[in-house]
Amino acid sequence: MKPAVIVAREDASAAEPAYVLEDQVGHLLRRAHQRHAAIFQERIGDAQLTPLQFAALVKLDDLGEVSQNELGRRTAMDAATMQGVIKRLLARGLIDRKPDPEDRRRVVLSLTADGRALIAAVMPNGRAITDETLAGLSDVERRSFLSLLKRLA
Amino acid sequence: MKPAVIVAREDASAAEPAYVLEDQVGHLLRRAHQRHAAIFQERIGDAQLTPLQFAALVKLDDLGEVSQNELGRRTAMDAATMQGVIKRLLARGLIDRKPDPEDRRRVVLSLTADGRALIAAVMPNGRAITDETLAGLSDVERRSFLSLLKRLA
DNA sequence: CCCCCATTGTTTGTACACAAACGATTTTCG
DNA sequence: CGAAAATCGTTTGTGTACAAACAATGGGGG
Repeated sequence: MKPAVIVAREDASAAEPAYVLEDQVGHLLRRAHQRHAAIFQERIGDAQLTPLQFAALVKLDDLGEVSQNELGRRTAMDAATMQGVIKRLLARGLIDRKPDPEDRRRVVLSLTADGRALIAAVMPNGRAITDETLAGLSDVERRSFLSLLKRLA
Repeated sequence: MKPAVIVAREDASAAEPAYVLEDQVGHLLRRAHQRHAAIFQERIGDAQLTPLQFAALVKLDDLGEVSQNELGRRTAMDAATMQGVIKRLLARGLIDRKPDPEDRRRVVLSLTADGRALIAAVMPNGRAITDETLAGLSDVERRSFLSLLKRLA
């Protein structure tokens, strides 16, 4: 036992409590996100598909046709980040691109048949990933956590 | 009003509930992490200092001297990622590097005087960042959220 | 003692993530 | 109407993030 050391670490008389990296929201958010990304990669069932590409496909499936910037806003992606994501989805033939006749600045994106087939095939895996990420929490805890997390995001 | 559409979206008789991107843990974790990163950049008080660099300095301040891999484990950073972080901290003269005489594979890292001064100066900002990230949650909610988040990470 | 295996640090390649600056268009408002 | 402002998509540069392969060193078992 080392009471002196233990007391020193969180001394109630100290002006400020210790800054413990492991207790900071930012660090914990980063680690939780890392873990989720690892689970995603392992379980999504398509080695090339990343979380952002999956998110773009899901939203495109919801919305049908959207412009690139609009899709970026719906999936919380930067316009510059979107460039790379779109480029890779195009290269795999999962999405289509055509100019918007009504606004010549815009490009309209949509799923190809392959894109629709892929998203239908991996959607169940997406649910499983969410589930495994939350494994260790009870149903009540999950709801509580998600509700709080949503208020932070 | 479009009741048919609303019902279709979350039809109780459907085999599976809709996969709503905005409700998925992964997406929410990513967005919360993004928001935290933005707050960090705005408030840390040193335009060049990133969250990972800050974390490395904090841990180095805690531990005194550590090897590069060890520091990576303590801050949840990949060995390859560590390369870049260490390189930039060295370039700014915030840390020192020397070979470990007892194990010639290893490199021992430690803070320089500048590094110690910087970490002391920005530590209060680190606390403020944690606080602002959690703004919107009550004290009870914060404790609950952090405890659940820790179990996911 | 020596070979196998683990660990340490490095490099390369791919994929986010965002700031900043850009040209082309569209919208807004004076 | 016409100039200023906003939006759209793109490029460049910096910084995570990790897999995979690598050389060098260290440790342990046969």
